[in-house]
Amino acid sequence: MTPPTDGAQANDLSLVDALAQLSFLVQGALAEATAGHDLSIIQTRLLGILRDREPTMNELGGYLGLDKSSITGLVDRAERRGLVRRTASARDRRAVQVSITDAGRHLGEQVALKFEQRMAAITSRLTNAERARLATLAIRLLDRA
Amino acid sequence: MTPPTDGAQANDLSLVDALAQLSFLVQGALAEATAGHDLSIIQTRLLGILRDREPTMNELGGYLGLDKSSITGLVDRAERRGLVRRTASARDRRAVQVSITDAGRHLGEQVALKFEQRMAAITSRLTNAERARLATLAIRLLDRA
DNA sequence: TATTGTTATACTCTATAACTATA
DNA sequence: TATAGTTATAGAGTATAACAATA
Repeated sequence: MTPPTDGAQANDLSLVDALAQLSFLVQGALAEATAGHDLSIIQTRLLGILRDREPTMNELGGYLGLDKSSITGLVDRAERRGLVRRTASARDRRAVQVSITDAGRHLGEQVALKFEQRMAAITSRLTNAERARLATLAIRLLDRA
Repeated sequence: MTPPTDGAQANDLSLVDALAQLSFLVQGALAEATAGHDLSIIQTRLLGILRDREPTMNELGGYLGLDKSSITGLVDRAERRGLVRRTASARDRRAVQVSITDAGRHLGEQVALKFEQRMAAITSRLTNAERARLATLAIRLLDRA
C-alpha cells in the first residue's frame, strides 16, 4: 500500500500491493509531466475532458466526481489562466457551459506528450509481447469498473 | 489520460492510457478506503511508513518526497488525532523521531483491510492465472522504477 | 418547489522564506 | 557554517451551508 513498506520479501508482492505501487508510479509520472507546465493533475484532467466536450458546470462535477462548489473554484483558476472559458447556455439560463481555449488545448497536448514519454521510459523494459499482455489485462480490469 | 476521453475506439486503448486509467481506479479505491476512516491518502501513507520504522522528520520527508515544512504540518495533524507521536532523538538534540501509536497502527490496519476488499472486488473478474500474470508484469515495471 | 451555479467559510495539503536551536 | 525542525504566509483543492436566479 505504501511504496517500500515490505520488510518480508520485496520480490514477492501481492497483486494488490503491486497494483497500489504501480498506481503511485503512474501518478508520479503524471505529476511530473504536469508540474513542468505548472498544472495540477486535476487541472490536466479538466483539460482532457474538455478536449471533445462542452459540458455544463454540473456535468463537469459528474465527470470529475466533485461538488459543484469545487468545480466553481477549479474553473475559476483555469479561466484566470486563459485555459477555459465560460459561456451562457442557450437552453437553460441558469446553466453555464465550459469550453477549452486554443491555449488550453495546446497546453493539454504538451502535457499528454510529456506523460507519454515518461510512461515510455517506465515500460521500456518490457517486450512488445509483455506490453500487449499488460494492456489486455489492464483493460479487462477497467471494463467492469 | 483522462478516464473517458476516447472518442475513437473505447476497447482499443493504448497501454499508456490503460495504465493511466488503472492508476485512477486504484487511487479511487484507496481514497474510498481511507475516507471511510476520515483519513487522506497521504496520512495513510504516513501510517504505512511508520508501521515498521521510527524515522526523523527529515527522513520522513525523504520517504514521502515532501518539504520539511509539509512534514511538520502532516505530523501535527496526525499527532493531534493521537495517531503518531514525536519523541526527542537520543543522538542529535536537533532531531525529532516520529513513531506510530497503538491507535494509529489499528487505524492503519483497518484501512489496509478495506482497501484489500475494494481491490478484491476490482480484480474479481480475472482468473487466478490472469491475476498471477498481472502481478508479474506489474512487479517487472516496479523493479526498474 | 427544485435545480444551477456562486459565495462564504473552513480544513487539508503543499511550498518558500525566515527563524531557532543544535551540530 | 551547516543542518533539523518550526513558524509565517500563500495558494490549490476540497466540502458544507446559505444564497440568487431560473425552471
